[in-house]
Amino acid sequence: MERSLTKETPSLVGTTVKLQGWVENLRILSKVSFLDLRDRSGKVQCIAEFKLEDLTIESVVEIEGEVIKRPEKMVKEGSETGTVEIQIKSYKVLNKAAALPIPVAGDGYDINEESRLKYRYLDLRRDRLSKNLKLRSDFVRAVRESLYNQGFVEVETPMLTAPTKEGARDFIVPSRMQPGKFYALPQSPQQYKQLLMAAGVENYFQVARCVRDENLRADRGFEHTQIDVETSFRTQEEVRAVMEKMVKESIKAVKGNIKPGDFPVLTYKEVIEKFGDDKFDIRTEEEKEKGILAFAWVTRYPMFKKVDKEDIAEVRDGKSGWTFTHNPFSGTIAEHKEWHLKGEHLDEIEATQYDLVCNGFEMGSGSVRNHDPELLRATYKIMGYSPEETEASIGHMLKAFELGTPPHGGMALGIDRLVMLLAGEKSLKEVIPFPMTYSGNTSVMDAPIEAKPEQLKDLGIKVEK
RNA sequence: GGGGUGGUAGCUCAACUGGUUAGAGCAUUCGCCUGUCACGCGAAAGGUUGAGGGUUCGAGUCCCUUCCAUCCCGCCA
Repeated sequence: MERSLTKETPSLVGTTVKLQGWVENLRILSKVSFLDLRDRSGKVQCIAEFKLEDLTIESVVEIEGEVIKRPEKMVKEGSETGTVEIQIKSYKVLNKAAALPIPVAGDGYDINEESRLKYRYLDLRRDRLSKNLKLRSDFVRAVRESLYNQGFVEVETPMLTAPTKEGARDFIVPSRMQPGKFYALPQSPQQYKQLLMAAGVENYFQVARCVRDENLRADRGFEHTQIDVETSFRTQEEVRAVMEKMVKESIKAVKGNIKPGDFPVLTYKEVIEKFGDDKFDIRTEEEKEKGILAFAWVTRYPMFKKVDKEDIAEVRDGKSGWTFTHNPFSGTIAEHKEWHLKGEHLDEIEATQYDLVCNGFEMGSGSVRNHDPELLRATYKIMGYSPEETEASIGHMLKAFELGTPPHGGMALGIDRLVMLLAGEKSLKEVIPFPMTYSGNTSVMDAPIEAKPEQLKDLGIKVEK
């Protein structure tokens, strides 16, 4: 007898099947018992003309029985397997479940998150979350297929890398072999992917995990996953076309509801005038109700901005009083390269930068990069870096750009947020298998924890509290 | 770093203005019940009211401290 899946049972009437799964619910009457069995494919009702014993909800069982058609009156409407049931001949309890700390039935929204995360493996059994996990998998698969079809190569970049001098706070990792020195976890593969362009990869992508030690929000965690793309010899319009094709194809593959037509392209100036914010929503009220995803491109961002004196990070980067708006590696539009080189009209210089926005969320941003070493030096000079400081910060990039690096550009697209919108969820945690709490505590296992004294000694670290 | 909301049984909640032994539904255990599908009926068990301190004859309730969760602002190239 072959092992079967519950969703196949309507086509197996009259045969004997072996099913394995979880007890979703039990209804035990005196001389007949019902058991709703769930496996990864779905659910089916099993009936025993004897009393089922030693079973609890969410126990794991193996059932052998005949698939029979339900009497007409007993057909369950709205269920995929509602026309059949399994006449249990024998069953085995593979793992008996104790009383559950959280219910698995229902959508789980009203259960406190602390319990949901502590028992995340139970939480993930509920229909809503198991569907979200599957949706995410299907989506990423479609993204990969689209990019492979467009000639891209998936390349992995290091998790232990050099700290970023600009930008968000790094997560740092102590080096045992070189006490007192540290690695950083990547905030993004930005520099590596540009170096891959120098390496002649031409079309790179990665499903990349990125880590930033900044405070959390419903739409932002320490870790996030991005579709990271970089490509050589393409114009800004061509890079955007690659990404737009990928987004459309992968959303279609998961039957997502996307607004038809090309993504509108707006300039930063237009967006600010019209919406007052570059995270805007172009949907009509009707489209909002239908859960439609409406994307838009934003282009022609300013390259530089005056440093906000309240902002410590900006003051640190922009010693001159000016800093970059998005990314120091962004290029400038052809008409403004002269200004950029000379450091003139700083507030007017436009970057070859673009953002992708969807339903009021920033989904990703990218640019055609600055692969001209003189222009990149100019960027750092404008921010107030001395030649020596520039060399120390990005000397390796400048060197690569002097050794035959093609013009290139790319983009990073946040998967968590996009899958969140596709799933109709309001929090990233609903589409991340093991998310953290707001104060950075992990699910199921306890982290962060204090390191053992011998570990610290090994690393040459003294802890002060 | 700042602000809002919350924490009572395993889960979801109730408990008036500070007042008897802190209640209910679900889950668990036991009993009854041939067709249930949120099965039904009956019973049992289940509590340091997040923690610590204070006020009071008396605190789940009021005050202070602290922890945790959640949401927002700062922050997130």
